[in-house]
Amino acid sequence: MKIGKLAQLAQCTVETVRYYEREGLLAAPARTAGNFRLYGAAHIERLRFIRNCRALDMSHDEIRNLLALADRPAEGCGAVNAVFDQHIVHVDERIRELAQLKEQLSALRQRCAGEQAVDTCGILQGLAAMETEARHERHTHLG
Amino acid sequence: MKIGKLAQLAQCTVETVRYYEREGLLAAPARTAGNFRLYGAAHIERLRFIRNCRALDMSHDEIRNLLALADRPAEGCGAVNAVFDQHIVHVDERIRELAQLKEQLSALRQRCAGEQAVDTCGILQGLAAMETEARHERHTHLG
DNA sequence: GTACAACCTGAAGTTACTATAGAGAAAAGT
DNA sequence: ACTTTTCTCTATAGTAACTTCAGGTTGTAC
Repeated sequence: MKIGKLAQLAQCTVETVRYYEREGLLAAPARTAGNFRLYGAAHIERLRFIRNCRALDMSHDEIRNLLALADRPAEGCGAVNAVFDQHIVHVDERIRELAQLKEQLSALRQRCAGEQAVDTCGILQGLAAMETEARHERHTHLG
Repeated sequence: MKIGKLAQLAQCTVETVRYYEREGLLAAPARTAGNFRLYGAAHIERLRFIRNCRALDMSHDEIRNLLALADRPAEGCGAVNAVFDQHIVHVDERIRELAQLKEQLSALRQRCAGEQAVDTCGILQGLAAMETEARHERHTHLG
Protein backbone atom coordinates (compact mmCIF):
# COMPACT_ATOMS: atom_id res chain seq x y z
CA MET A 1 0.00 0.00 0.00
CA LYS A 2 1.09 3.60 -0.52
CA ILE A 3 1.67 6.23 2.11
CA GLY A 4 -1.79 7.74 1.98
CA LYS A 5 -3.46 4.45 2.86
CA LEU A 6 -0.98 3.74 5.63
CA ALA A 7 -1.51 7.16 7.16
CA GLN A 8 -5.25 6.66 7.04
CA LEU A 9 -5.03 3.27 8.76
CA ALA A 10 -2.85 4.74 11.50
CA GLN A 11 -4.93 7.90 11.86
CA CYS A 12 -2.16 10.33 11.08
CA THR A 13 -1.00 12.45 8.17
CA VAL A 14 1.38 11.39 5.41
CA GLU A 15 3.74 14.15 6.52
CA THR A 16 3.92 12.53 9.93
CA VAL A 17 4.77 9.16 8.38
CA ARG A 18 7.60 10.67 6.33
CA TYR A 19 8.76 12.52 9.44
CA TYR A 20 8.93 9.28 11.44
CA GLU A 21 11.02 7.75 8.67
CA ARG A 22 13.46 10.65 8.82
CA GLU A 23 13.55 10.30 12.60
CA GLY A 24 14.35 6.62 12.37
CA LEU A 25 11.19 5.49 14.15
CA LEU A 26 9.84 3.80 11.05
CA ALA A 27 12.10 1.88 8.67
CA ALA A 28 12.35 3.17 5.10
CA PRO A 29 10.13 0.94 2.93
CA ALA A 30 10.63 -0.33 -0.61
CA ARG A 31 9.77 1.99 -3.47
CA THR A 32 7.81 1.57 -6.67
CA ALA A 33 9.39 2.24 -10.06
CA GLY A 34 7.93 5.74 -9.80
CA ASN A 35 9.61 6.30 -6.39
CA PHE A 36 6.48 5.94 -4.28
CA ARG A 37 6.86 4.35 -0.85
CA LEU A 38 5.36 0.84 -0.60
CA TYR A 39 4.28 -0.42 2.80
CA GLY A 40 3.21 -3.81 4.13
CA ALA A 41 1.52 -5.28 7.20
CA ALA A 42 4.63 -4.96 9.35
CA HIS A 43 4.69 -1.24 8.73
CA ILE A 44 1.09 -0.80 9.81
CA GLU A 45 1.79 -2.65 13.02
CA ARG A 46 4.86 -0.58 13.73
CA LEU A 47 3.19 2.73 12.98
CA ARG A 48 0.16 1.82 15.08
CA PHE A 49 2.48 1.01 17.94
CA ILE A 50 4.16 4.39 17.58
CA ARG A 51 0.89 6.28 17.34
CA ASN A 52 -0.44 4.51 20.41
CA CYS A 53 2.66 5.47 22.34
CA ARG A 54 2.19 9.06 21.18
CA ALA A 55 -1.44 8.95 22.26
CA LEU A 56 -0.01 8.13 25.69
CA ASP A 57 2.23 11.22 25.35
CA MET A 58 5.47 9.32 25.24
CA SER A 59 8.44 11.12 23.75
CA HIS A 60 10.21 9.87 20.64
CA ASP A 61 13.11 8.85 22.83
CA GLU A 62 10.87 6.74 25.02
CA ILE A 63 9.29 5.18 21.95
CA ARG A 64 12.63 4.45 20.31
CA ASN A 65 13.60 2.78 23.54
CA LEU A 66 10.47 0.65 23.62
CA LEU A 67 10.78 -0.34 19.97
CA ALA A 68 14.34 -1.45 20.46
CA LEU A 69 13.29 -3.56 23.43
CA ALA A 70 10.38 -5.07 21.53
CA ASP A 71 12.78 -6.08 18.77
CA ARG A 72 14.72 -8.40 21.07
CA PRO A 73 12.01 -10.99 21.82
CA ALA A 74 14.22 -13.23 23.90
CA GLU A 75 15.01 -10.68 26.56
CA GLY A 76 13.04 -9.98 29.69
CA CYS A 77 10.66 -7.09 29.88
CA GLY A 78 11.95 -5.50 33.03
CA ALA A 79 13.28 -2.61 30.95
CA VAL A 80 9.87 -2.14 29.38
CA ASN A 81 8.36 -1.85 32.81
CA ALA A 82 10.99 0.69 33.75
CA VAL A 83 10.19 2.93 30.77
CA PHE A 84 6.54 2.69 31.63
CA ASP A 85 6.94 3.42 35.30
CA GLN A 86 9.11 6.39 34.51
CA HIS A 87 6.50 7.72 32.14
CA ILE A 88 3.73 7.32 34.68
CA VAL A 89 5.83 9.33 37.11
CA HIS A 90 6.11 12.09 34.49
CA VAL A 91 2.37 12.21 34.00
CA ASP A 92 1.77 12.27 37.73
CA GLU A 93 4.16 15.13 38.25
CA ARG A 94 2.58 17.17 35.53
CA ILE A 95 -0.90 16.58 36.94
CA ARG A 96 0.24 17.83 40.32
CA GLU A 97 1.86 20.90 38.78
CA LEU A 98 -1.28 21.77 36.85
CA ALA A 99 -3.50 21.24 39.88
CA GLN A 100 -1.41 23.72 41.82
CA LEU A 101 -1.53 26.12 38.92
CA LYS A 102 -5.28 25.90 38.83
CA GLU A 103 -5.51 26.83 42.48
CA GLN A 104 -3.40 29.91 41.93
CA LEU A 105 -5.44 30.88 38.92
CA SER A 106 -8.74 30.40 40.72
CA ALA A 107 -7.56 32.45 43.67
CA LEU A 108 -6.59 35.28 41.34
CA ARG A 109 -9.78 35.02 39.38
CA GLN A 110 -11.87 35.59 42.49
CA ARG A 111 -10.24 38.96 42.97
CA CYS A 112 -12.21 40.46 40.13
CA ALA A 113 -15.92 39.91 40.00
CA GLY A 114 -17.19 42.30 37.45
CA GLU A 115 -16.79 45.34 35.34
CA GLN A 116 -14.68 47.80 37.21
CA ALA A 117 -11.96 49.77 35.46
CA VAL A 118 -8.76 47.87 34.79
CA ASP A 119 -6.65 50.04 37.07
CA THR A 120 -8.52 48.64 40.05
CA CYS A 121 -8.83 45.11 38.64
CA GLY A 122 -7.82 42.60 41.27
CA ILE A 123 -6.47 40.18 38.72
CA LEU A 124 -4.05 42.62 37.15
CA GLN A 125 -3.02 43.86 40.57
CA GLY A 126 -2.44 40.30 41.63
CA LEU A 127 -0.33 39.57 38.57
CA ALA A 128 1.80 42.63 39.21
CA ALA A 129 2.23 41.86 42.91
CA MET A 130 2.83 38.12 42.86
CA GLU A 131 6.12 36.99 44.28
CA THR A 132 8.14 36.21 41.19
CA GLU A 133 9.58 32.76 41.52
CA ALA A 134 12.48 31.28 39.66
CA ARG A 135 11.45 29.21 36.70
CA HIS A 136 11.03 25.60 37.83
CA GLU A 137 13.12 23.37 35.61
CA ARG A 138 11.01 20.65 34.18
CA HIS A 139 11.85 17.01 34.67
CA THR A 140 9.24 15.90 32.21
CA HIS A 141 8.78 16.41 28.50
CA LEU A 142 5.08 16.93 29.10
CA GLY A 143 4.36 20.61 28.67
CA MET B 1 20.19 49.44 35.80
CA LYS B 2 21.71 47.08 33.24
CA ILE B 3 20.24 43.89 31.91
CA GLY B 4 21.94 41.56 34.37
CA LYS B 5 20.44 43.30 37.36
CA LEU B 6 17.01 43.39 35.77
CA ALA B 7 17.13 39.69 34.97
CA GLN B 8 18.16 38.92 38.53
CA LEU B 9 15.30 40.96 39.98
CA ALA B 10 12.82 39.16 37.74
CA GLN B 11 14.34 35.73 38.30
CA CYS B 12 15.14 35.03 34.69
CA THR B 13 18.18 35.05 32.42
CA VAL B 14 19.46 37.98 30.40
CA GLU B 15 18.85 35.95 27.26
CA THR B 16 15.20 35.74 28.17
CA VAL B 17 14.99 39.51 28.65
CA ARG B 18 16.52 40.16 25.25
CA TYR B 19 14.18 37.55 23.79
CA TYR B 20 11.13 39.32 25.23
CA GLU B 21 12.32 42.55 23.67
CA ARG B 22 12.60 40.90 20.26
CA GLU B 23 9.12 39.42 20.77
CA GLY B 24 7.65 42.80 21.58
CA LEU B 25 6.61 41.87 25.13
CA LEU B 26 9.08 44.29 26.68
CA ALA B 27 9.74 47.72 25.18
CA ALA B 28 13.27 48.45 23.99
CA PRO B 29 14.97 50.59 26.65
CA ALA B 30 17.43 53.45 26.32
CA ARG B 31 21.10 52.61 25.75
CA THR B 32 24.31 53.81 27.36
CA ALA B 33 27.09 55.37 25.31
CA GLY B 34 28.59 51.89 25.15
CA ASN B 35 25.37 50.43 23.73
CA PHE B 36 24.28 48.67 26.95
CA ARG B 37 20.57 48.50 27.69
CA LEU B 38 19.44 50.77 30.57
CA TYR B 39 16.31 49.85 32.48
CA GLY B 40 14.18 51.64 35.05
CA ALA B 41 11.44 50.83 37.55
CA ALA B 42 8.74 50.55 34.89
CA HIS B 43 10.70 47.82 33.17
CA ILE B 44 11.00 45.79 36.34
CA GLU B 45 7.28 45.98 36.89
CA ARG B 46 6.54 44.97 33.34
CA LEU B 47 8.98 42.08 33.34
CA ARG B 48 7.70 40.82 36.69
CA PHE B 49 4.19 40.88 35.30
CA ILE B 50 5.31 38.84 32.31
CA ARG B 51 7.22 36.31 34.40
CA ASN B 52 4.26 35.90 36.72
CA CYS B 53 2.01 35.20 33.76
CA ARG B 54 4.54 32.66 32.50
CA ALA B 55 4.64 31.04 35.94
CA LEU B 56 0.91 30.56 35.39
CA ASP B 57 1.72 28.93 32.03
CA MET B 58 0.12 31.60 29.92
CA SER B 59 1.25 31.80 26.31
CA HIS B 60 2.94 34.87 24.91
CA ASP B 61 -0.21 35.63 22.99
CA GLU B 62 -2.27 35.60 26.16
CA ILE B 63 0.29 37.80 27.89
CA ARG B 64 0.45 40.27 25.01
CA ASN B 65 -3.31 40.43 25.24
CA LEU B 66 -3.28 41.15 28.98
CA LEU B 67 -0.55 43.76 28.67
CA ALA B 68 -2.48 45.60 26.00
CA LEU B 69 -5.57 45.58 28.22
CA ALA B 70 -3.63 46.75 31.26
CA ASP B 71 -2.32 49.68 29.22
CA ARG B 72 -5.79 51.12 28.77
CA PRO B 73 -6.62 51.96 32.40
CA ALA B 74 -9.96 53.58 31.67
CA GLU B 75 -11.54 50.51 30.15
CA GLY B 76 -13.43 47.82 31.99
CA CYS B 77 -11.73 44.59 32.89
CA GLY B 78 -14.28 42.22 31.42
CA ALA B 79 -11.76 41.28 28.74
CA VAL B 80 -9.18 40.51 31.39
CA ASN B 81 -11.61 38.17 33.06
CA ALA B 82 -12.26 36.53 29.70
CA VAL B 83 -8.56 35.84 29.08
CA PHE B 84 -8.30 34.41 32.55
CA ASP B 85 -11.38 32.24 32.31
CA GLN B 86 -10.19 30.92 28.98
CA HIS B 87 -6.83 30.06 30.45
CA ILE B 88 -8.41 28.28 33.40
CA VAL B 89 -10.42 26.23 30.92
CA HIS B 90 -7.17 25.29 29.16
CA VAL B 91 -5.61 24.12 32.40
CA ASP B 92 -8.72 22.18 33.33
CA GLU B 93 -8.84 20.43 29.99
CA ARG B 94 -5.23 19.44 30.19
CA ILE B 95 -5.68 18.07 33.70
CA ARG B 96 -8.59 15.93 32.52
CA GLU B 97 -6.59 14.69 29.54
CA LEU B 98 -3.67 13.72 31.72
CA ALA B 99 -5.89 12.02 34.27
CA GLN B 100 -7.40 9.88 31.53
CA LEU B 101 -3.94 9.17 30.21
CA LYS B 102 -2.82 8.02 33.60
CA GLU B 103 -5.69 5.57 33.80
CA GLN B 104 -4.78 4.08 30.46
CA LEU B 105 -1.15 3.85 31.46
CA SER B 106 -1.94 2.22 34.79
CA ALA B 107 -4.24 -0.30 33.14
CA LEU B 108 -1.49 -1.22 30.69
CA ARG B 109 1.13 -1.35 33.38
CA GLN B 110 -0.83 -3.96 35.31
CA ARG B 111 -0.65 -6.31 32.36
CA CYS B 112 2.97 -7.04 33.06
CA ALA B 113 4.06 -7.92 36.55
CA GLY B 114 7.52 -9.23 36.22
CA GLU B 115 10.29 -10.67 34.19
CA GLN B 116 8.77 -12.73 31.43
CA ALA B 117 10.17 -12.54 27.89
CA VAL B 118 9.15 -9.48 25.93
CA ASP B 119 7.20 -11.44 23.33
CA THR B 120 4.65 -12.30 25.99
CA CYS B 121 4.83 -8.92 27.76
CA GLY B 122 1.34 -7.60 28.35
CA ILE B 123 2.42 -3.99 28.02
CA LEU B 124 3.91 -4.40 24.56
CA GLN B 125 0.94 -6.51 23.48
CA GLY B 126 -1.35 -3.83 24.76
CA LEU B 127 0.51 -1.10 22.90
CA ALA B 128 0.30 -3.07 19.68
CA ALA B 129 -3.39 -3.87 20.10
CA MET B 130 -4.77 -0.55 21.31
CA GLU B 131 -7.38 0.99 19.12
CA THR B 132 -5.49 3.76 17.37
CA GLU B 133 -7.38 6.97 17.78
CA ALA B 134 -7.05 10.08 15.72
CA ARG B 135 -4.72 12.58 17.28
CA HIS B 136 -6.87 14.87 19.37
CA GLU B 137 -6.19 18.39 18.21
CA ARG B 138 -5.22 20.42 21.14
CA HIS B 139 -7.22 23.45 22.10
CA THR B 140 -4.61 24.43 24.61
CA HIS B 141 -0.98 25.43 24.34
CA LEU B 142 -0.26 23.44 27.47
CA GLY B 143 1.68 20.35 26.54
C1' DG C 1 -4.46 14.31 -24.12
C1' DT C 2 -5.50 16.66 -20.35
C1' DA C 3 -7.18 17.51 -15.84
C1' DC C 4 -6.61 16.29 -11.14
C1' DA C 5 -5.34 13.71 -7.04
C1' DA C 6 -1.69 11.67 -4.74
C1' DC C 7 3.02 11.49 -4.28
C1' DC C 8 8.07 13.28 -4.09
C1' DT C 9 12.06 16.36 -1.84
C1' DG C 10 13.82 20.02 0.78
C1' DA C 11 13.33 23.90 3.54
C1' DA C 12 11.08 26.89 6.69
C1' DG C 13 7.65 27.84 10.46
C1' DT C 14 5.72 26.74 15.17
C1' DT C 15 6.71 27.88 21.00
C1' DA C 16 9.49 29.80 24.44
C1' DC C 17 13.37 29.72 25.11
C1' DT C 18 18.66 28.07 25.63
C1' DA C 19 23.28 27.87 23.93
C1' DT C 20 27.17 29.27 21.32
C1' DA C 21 30.62 32.27 18.96
C1' DG C 22 33.14 36.26 18.52
C1' DA C 23 33.79 40.90 19.84
C1' DG C 24 33.55 45.24 22.55
C1' DA C 25 32.81 47.69 27.30
C1' DA C 26 33.24 48.14 32.07
C1' DA C 27 34.77 46.90 36.61
C1' DA C 28 38.21 45.05 39.69
C1' DG C 29 42.81 43.97 41.02
C1' DT C 30 47.87 45.13 41.10
C1' DA D 1 48.54 52.35 33.74
C1' DC D 2 47.93 47.68 32.79
C1' DT D 3 45.93 43.19 33.06
C1' DT D 4 42.41 40.09 34.03
C1' DT D 5 37.81 39.07 34.72
C1' DT D 6 33.13 39.90 34.12
C1' DC D 7 29.44 41.87 31.68
C1' DT D 8 27.30 43.08 27.59
C1' DC D 9 26.52 43.18 22.51
C1' DT D 10 24.75 40.85 17.90
C1' DA D 11 23.72 37.03 15.19
C1' DT D 12 22.90 32.30 14.56
C1' DA D 13 21.51 27.59 15.59
C1' DG D 14 19.35 24.12 18.42
C1' DT D 15 15.28 22.04 21.13
C1' DA D 16 10.27 18.55 20.29
C1' DA D 17 7.19 16.86 17.30
C1' DC D 18 5.45 17.98 14.02
C1' DT D 19 2.97 21.30 10.08
C1' DT D 20 3.18 24.01 6.10
C1' DC D 21 4.94 25.47 1.86
C1' DA D 22 7.07 25.61 -2.72
C1' DG D 23 7.89 23.40 -6.75
C1' DG D 24 8.06 19.28 -9.26
C1' DT D 25 6.72 14.09 -10.65
C1' DT D 26 3.55 10.07 -11.10
C1' DG D 27 -0.70 7.78 -11.56
C1' DT D 28 -5.45 7.66 -12.92
C1' DA D 29 -9.93 8.98 -14.89
C1' DC D 30 -12.40 10.81 -18.68
